[in-house]
Order: sequence, then C-alpha cells, then structure tokens
Amino acid sequence: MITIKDIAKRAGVSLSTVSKALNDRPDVGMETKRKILEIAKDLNFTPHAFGKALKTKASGNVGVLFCRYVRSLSGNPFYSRVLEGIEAELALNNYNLLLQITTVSSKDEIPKMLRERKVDGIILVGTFKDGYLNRILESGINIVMIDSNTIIKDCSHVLIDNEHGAFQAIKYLIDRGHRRIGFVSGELSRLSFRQRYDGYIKALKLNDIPLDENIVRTEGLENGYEHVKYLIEEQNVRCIFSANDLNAIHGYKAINDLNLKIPDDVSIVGFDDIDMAKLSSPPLTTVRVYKEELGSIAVRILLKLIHGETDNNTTTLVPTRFVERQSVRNLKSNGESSLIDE
Amino acid sequence: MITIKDIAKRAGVSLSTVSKALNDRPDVGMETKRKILEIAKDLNFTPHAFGKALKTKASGNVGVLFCRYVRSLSGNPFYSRVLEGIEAELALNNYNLLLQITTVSSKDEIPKMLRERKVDGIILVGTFKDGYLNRILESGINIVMIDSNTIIKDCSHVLIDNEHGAFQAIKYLIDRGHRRIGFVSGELSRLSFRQRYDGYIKALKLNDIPLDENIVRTEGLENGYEHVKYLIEEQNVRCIFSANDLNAIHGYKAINDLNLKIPDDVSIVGFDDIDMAKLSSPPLTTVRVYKEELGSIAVRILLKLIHGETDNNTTTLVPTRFVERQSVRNLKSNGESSLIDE
DNA sequence: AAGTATCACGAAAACGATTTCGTTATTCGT
DNA sequence: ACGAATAACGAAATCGTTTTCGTGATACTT
Repeated sequence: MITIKDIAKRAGVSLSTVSKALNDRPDVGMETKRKILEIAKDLNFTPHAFGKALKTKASGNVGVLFCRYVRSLSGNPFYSRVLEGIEAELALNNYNLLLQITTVSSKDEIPKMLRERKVDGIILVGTFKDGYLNRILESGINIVMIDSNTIIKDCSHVLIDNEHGAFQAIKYLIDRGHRRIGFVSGELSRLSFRQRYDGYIKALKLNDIPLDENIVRTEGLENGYEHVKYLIEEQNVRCIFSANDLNAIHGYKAINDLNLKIPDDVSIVGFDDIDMAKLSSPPLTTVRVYKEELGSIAVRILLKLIHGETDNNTTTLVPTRFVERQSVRNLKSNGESSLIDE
Repeated sequence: MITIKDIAKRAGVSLSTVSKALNDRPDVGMETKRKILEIAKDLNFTPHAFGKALKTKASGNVGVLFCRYVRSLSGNPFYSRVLEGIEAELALNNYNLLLQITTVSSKDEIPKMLRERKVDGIILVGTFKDGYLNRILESGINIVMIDSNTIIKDCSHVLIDNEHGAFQAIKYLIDRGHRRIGFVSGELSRLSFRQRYDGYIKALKLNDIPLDENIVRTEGLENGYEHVKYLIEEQNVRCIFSANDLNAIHGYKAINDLNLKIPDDVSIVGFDDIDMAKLSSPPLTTVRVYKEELGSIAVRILLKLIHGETDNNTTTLVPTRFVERQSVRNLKSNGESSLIDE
C-alpha cells in the first residue's frame, strides 16, 4: 500500500504539501507541485478511500435500493435497464455504486449501508413499505426516488409520463378503428398502473367511448394470461391494452392457446418496451419507457443534491415514446400512414 | 453522528473499553459490558464504516464486476439472476456489494474500487479482456470468477457443467428419435459455448452419429434467427440444439416466419432456462442453469478467501438440470415416459 | 504474608488522509 | 530601506475506530 507519506518522503516535503498538491490547493509552489504530481503518477498513487472519506465526510459512493417484490431485477427486465443507466452515469462521475435488493420481509430497519455511513446519497427504485421508507427519510440522507409509488414531500422524484403514454397508445388504437378496448394491468394501487389507467380513461372519454368496467382487469401482478383469456372468452374483447409488456407477453400465450392470431383476430399493445417486446411474434406494439434515462437522470439530480447545488426537491417527468410494431390490426382501410415506425 | 466517544461519556468509561465491549473482547468486565451494550442499543449506535475500515483494513464490501459486452445485465437475463444470487448471499453475511459494469472500451485500468481499496475481494462474472484481467490479478486482491472464459491458475472459479448439460440435452433428442441435430450458438471462442459444443459432439459420437459440420452454426452472438433459418431452409434440418435460450427464442421467430410449427415441424431445445423459456409458445425445453447458485457459491468461496479460511484455489462445477417442456417432438411412438417433467 | 497471576480498565498510538494555523522568506509599495 | 503584504511550506490536530501496553486492584498460591 502506498500512501502520501511515501510521496512526501520521496519529494522531500511534508504530508500537508503533498495533500495540497494532489488536491490542487493554492498554497503550494508550482515547481513543488509538478514534482509531487510526477512522483504520484510514477508510484501509481490513488488516495485510500477510507482515510479520505473519514476526513472529508464524503464517501464517493451512492447506494441503490431495489425492492425485491419477487426478484425485481431479473423478474422484470425493466429494472435491469434502470440499474444500467444508474451505473453508467455514476461511473461517468467517478462514483461507486452500492447495490442492495431489499426483501419485502425485511424489518423496517435502516439499510446497513446507511447506518454505517457508507454512502453520500441513495436512489430508491420501485415500491417500498411505508415504515421502511419513513425510517430512511428520517435519516436525513440525500434521496432520489425512481418510479416510486407515493410522492413524498420534500423529496426528489423521477417519474414516467405514464398517463400520456397510455393516452397515446389508446388513441392509436381508436384511430385504427378499435372502440372496445380491454385493459389489463397489475393492481391499480401501484401508482404507475393507476396513471396508465388514467390515460386509458382519458382517451376513452375524449372519444366518447363509455367505460366498461367489465373489461378492465387489474388483479395480481402477472396474471396476463388469465386476464386476456377472460377478456376474449367471456367478454368477447378483440383489442387489449396491457399496462405492461410482461402481461402482454403472457397474453400472447393465452391468445395462442385459444388458437387466435395476432393481430388478425386480436390486437394488443403493451407498455414499457422491454427487450422481449421486439422479440415476440409478432413484435409487440408498445409504449417505450426510457429506462436508462430514468437511472441517469436520477443520478444527476442526486449528485447535485450531494454537492449542495440544489435543494430544489423537484419531480421530473420522463417522456415515453409510442413504438408501432405488428400486434395491432388496422380496422380502417384508408391509406393513413402509421404514426411512428421502427 | 453518534460515535463511541458518546457512548464512553455516557457510560463513564474510556474509548478503549467501549470498543472492547462492542467487539466482544475478553478484557472487559461483565457488568461494564452489559451497560455499554445497553447504551449502544439505546443510542442506536452503528460503528462508522470508514473509521473502522481504516483501522481494521477490512471494508466489509465486495466488488462485483460485470463485463458489459452489450448491456450484459438487461440484455442477458441470465446475469441478472447471478447478480441476485450474489446480492442475497452477501446480505446474509453482512457484506455490502459494490457493482461495476465495465465497458469493453475501458482502458486496461484497475477498477476504481480496487485502487481505492474499497473492497475486500471481488467477483468477476463473464468474459474480460486479458489485459484488464491481468492488471486485476496483479493487484493481489481476492478473486472468484464466475463463468469465466479462461481458467486462471491460482484463482477460484465457479463454472457451469456445460458439457454434461449439453450431453443430456442431445441424448434426450436422440432418445426421441432425432438423429440429424443442428447446433447453433455464439462464437466457440467463448468457453461456455465450447463446452456445450463438446457435450454435443460427445453425445453424437456415443450414438454413432457422424458430425456434420454443415449444420453447426456458431457465428455472432445473437444470430439465432439467421442460423435457424439457414439450417431449415438450406440444410433441411428439423431438430435444433441452441446453446443458449436467447438464440433459441430468436430461432422461434425464424420458425414462425417460415410458417412451420414447433414441435410438429421442427424440434428445438435451448440452454440456460431463462424466464422467457417458460413463457414462449410453446414453452421451450431447455437445460436449466442454477444462476442464483452460481452467485451464492461464488460469494461463499470469496468470503472464505477473505477470512483466510482457505487458500485452496479450487474450481467448483455447478450442475445443470434438464427440463422438459413442449418444444420437442417425439418421433418414437413407444410409451416411454419423459425423463423429467415440470 | 509475600509473591505471583489474573482481571478490568485507560492512555496513547495508529490507520491514511485533510485542514488549520503558524512560521519563514520573499516581494511590494512608497 | 523599512514595514506590510504575500507566497510557500510544515507541525499538529482531526476524522472514528482498534489495539497495544501499562497500571492498579484483586485473587490465588504456598
């Protein structure tokens, strides 16, 4: 292990001078500084994180907490992308990333990395238990929340423009002649789903389509199969908006099992644009969420908070983008071109 | 911030005594210790990580490095699961996890977390550039590698039993009457693919099936679509072993596009058992890799290394499990039951 | 009862950095 | 040429722990 002491000895100066030179402080001579920097480079010196952190009270780490409802990362490819976005942006800014996936069953205990003061701030992604959340908030650490389930006062949020995304999707379906549009999603208690539902409602209303409660199915988290099956068999629905791609993919399976064809027999659009969406047959028309952006934006906000460059606890809305593929049938035979292609 | 100094004051003892009590050292009186622990609990004290680490030279962190070839985490659901396995096992052992996803383009520079001594050991998952790898090895840190591409001497490895897994899969196909079995995978320079290929060869040989080089396709990383298309159209193959599920899923698409049915027209089996495998239509028969296990085993080995409980730089082989679903046609009409069901 | 072990505790050094403040040497203004 | 301002540096304190070693006090041995 090589320390500033070694450099000091080598350069024939004191520890203080070395530290100043390395940190580009003013009161150190030009020539001395040059020499010190040279030696540091020669010895391939990097300051020891803990020594530094102890004194400066800045760890150069940020914590990222995922809530593991059921395997949040792998179970939902969505979150992996967010994580990648976070990681990339942190690396860019020379921060390290401490990852923790909290289990639902975990006690409402402040995460270890916080108690031990290992991080300068944290990013929360997904839904957490209130007790847990409060405990973290009390600790007074810098926080940014991504896709959270509740909007916390005096706290920075990065959110998806769910309502508008859903609105666009429904509008697209209506433009193509569909009027009886089934809705499937996870529980509406989840804010994201709620907002997508709101977009659905809004689009219907705007087009004078009455809401039929019988064709909105929102129980469970991955019940796409059952929901779609029900909508088709029991409600004779032929057009479905699934508020997340995963459920839409499950729906594909149901449709296949019923020996129906997409999009000829039933049209379906999803939300999220996970990798699988493009891969499925036929490729799923969906609403893209810029997942890496969610992560990188959160990081940028957090770093500003950490550096005291803002106390403006704002919420930023990340836009979505409708991407047309091949899972929707056009019931109108006019020559209208599609909105967006890819 | 509350420190042992506060506790000392409150308990009317010295810093040393507090430290000893908290760390369960012998030379501290029973009653004193009780009192100190009580006060510590009252104040909700947790030792400051950096102060502690500075002295003990143990950070309580381990680094996890992924190689981001192309979005390694989200692009390949496989790795997310490994990460979850690692995280869970580390949490269980009260370690924190520093995550880094290195880009291919990154210079052969020792990762920041290592230079700064922020971690007690690291886990490398996937394939890394030699230069990069060597630099890390030189640093002398404790290392465990998961699914690495080269077996490094004096280094602990956790590997998948690829050869046997592939062997089982091919044997299954042969048992069901298939003899002309196409092989598709990524580049064989990737050790995992190589070993799966070896298993393929071995099974063929054992059953006196001559190897036909024309029906093994191994270029690129996600060319499943083209490979499968080629095999079916140009080589008239009707049974395919894909050395990873992702390529198999791409293959599904090709088969659909050719208006052929799985398994009636073409049989296909994959490898990995990613989530999508079960979800696809029909569900993909594949070889399951215990991804979380890869992670947790690696952690257990690494922690032993860190605690000096082993210097036995061993390589452990994690078994696979054949899982039969519905993507293979049985050409034999006898009543033989399937191997394994699920 | 004297000597020796054991026990319980505290003072101080150490880990690797940063920072404050004091000291000297140089330069400047007039 | 004299006092003041400035520049360049170092000694020492500090961050929050752990650990070594010394010191009394008590207990044990014979």
